[in-house]
Parts: sequence; C-alpha cells; structure tokens
Amino acid sequence: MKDLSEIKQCPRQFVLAINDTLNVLSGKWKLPIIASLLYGKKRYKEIQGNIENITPRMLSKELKELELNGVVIRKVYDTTPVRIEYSLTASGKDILKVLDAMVDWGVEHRKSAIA
Amino acid sequence: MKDLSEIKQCPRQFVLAINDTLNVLSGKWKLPIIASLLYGKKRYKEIQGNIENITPRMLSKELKELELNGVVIRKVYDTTPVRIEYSLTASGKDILKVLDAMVDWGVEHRKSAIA
DNA sequence: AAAGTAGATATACTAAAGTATAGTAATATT
DNA sequence: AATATTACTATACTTTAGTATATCTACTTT
Repeated sequence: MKDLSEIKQCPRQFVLAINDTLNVLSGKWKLPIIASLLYGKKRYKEIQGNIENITPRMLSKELKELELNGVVIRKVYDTTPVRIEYSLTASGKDILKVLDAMVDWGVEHRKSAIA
Repeated sequence: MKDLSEIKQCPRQFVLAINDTLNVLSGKWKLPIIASLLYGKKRYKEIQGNIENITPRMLSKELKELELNGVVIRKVYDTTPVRIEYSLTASGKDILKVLDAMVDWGVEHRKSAIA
C-alpha cells in the first residue's frame, strides 16, 4: 500500500501515521519477520529457518525495506567470515502494541461474527 | 494478504486474529471506506464522492468484502427508487481502537525516525 | 581439491490487486 | 421523448507482489 491520502476529515498527520504503520505490517512476510525478531536478534539463516517457504529474495527484500523504515537494524560483525545480525529497533519492538490491539479486535470480532 | 500461518511460537488464535484484522485493513481502499462510514451511514454515491479516484468497481468490490467480513451493513430500503445505505457494524466501529494504536505507533515512530 | 555454509543477487515468471472504460436497469426530471 | 441519477456489473488491461530457480562471493570443513 502506498497512499491513504484519500481519507478526508481526519488530521493529515494521523493519516500519515496510519499509512506508515500499515506499510510496515502489510504484505505476506513483514509480520512473520518481525515476529521472528521479537524473540531476539537473529541471523539471516535463522530467520529463514524460522519462516516456512520464504525465498531468499523475499527475505532480503523485506529486511532491506524494514531496515529502511527504521524497524530493523542490520549489524555487520567484522569477523571472518562476516556475521550479520538482524534485530528490531525500539520502534520495531513497539509494534507489539499495535499487534495487541489487532489481536483484541480480531478475537472480539470473531466472537460477534459467531453470534 | 491471505495467510500468516508462517508465524510460529505464538498461539494460533492470535495469529488468526491478527490475520483477520489485517485483512480488514489492508488494500488501498478499505480504510478510506471505513473512515468514510465512521462519520455515519452513507449511500453509495456519497461514499464515492467522499473518496477521490475510487472506481465504482473497486467501491462495490470492497463494500461486498467488508459486508462479508461483518464490518459493514448494507441496508436496502424498499422505496421507489431503492435507496441503499451502508453503515458500520459494532465491530466495524471498534476498528477505531486499532486505528488509534496505529496512529500512536506511527506518530512515535516518526519522532524516533527524525532523531 | 571438492563440497558445504552464510548471506545474499539476478532473471524470469505467475498471481493478485488495482485501473480504465463502457454499459446496464430502474426510475426521476425537464 | 430525451436526459440524468442511483447503484451497480462486465471486460480488458496494467501494475505490484510474490514465486521459482539459478547463480555469486567469501570463507570453512573434510
């Protein structure tokens, strides 16, 4: 998703904020990657092993994007061979709050859908 | 997005709940539509007038999906000519809580991105 | 020296999401 | 009678997201 500017009657900064959040969460792989890193820093192959069926192309593409968006940190250790560790930024960890709100809504919504 | 089942180490029902929420929010038009209905029930043409550049195809497709997902109610008035009103279900209105969490995260994230 | 691992990139492709444009049925307005 | 409005649907197309498969460099292990 790129643009939510179609929403009117709502402060622009709020629209931008929601937009940012949705950009960080949407797509097939960003959330699994964030989830994997919520349990601590990981190396490329560890994340890959954690997430079933993700291709290396998708994993590096998404990690790059998450890094660019200030959600993930890529740390290169100057050893031989190089060791690369991915972790969440403070913001990245804070997404848990959003996920909590989403869990709450989703659970309640399922209840009311049955009723 | 269809499937987030790649996330491990997290209760399945939570994954499903997040999945549901993301399905209701992601895509280019669902949020603008929900936002438009947060200000009260509206007719098709009103929503269309509210949201710049949405095509009738997208609007009816998305409304149908939101209705199917228990977020929107479509009420047909038996007048001549028929009058159709769209509104949010209780669940639909509750999405505001998720949006609030998203606004909070987005705003904080922008702050820390600047710093 | 050959095979394997870490951390990717390149190229080509398919599938899903979204756009453009036209058209429909039923009624209302002039 | 002609035009406009509401609430859409149909068809074709483009764009974006995701998949499949092969390859690369630098190093380690056997």
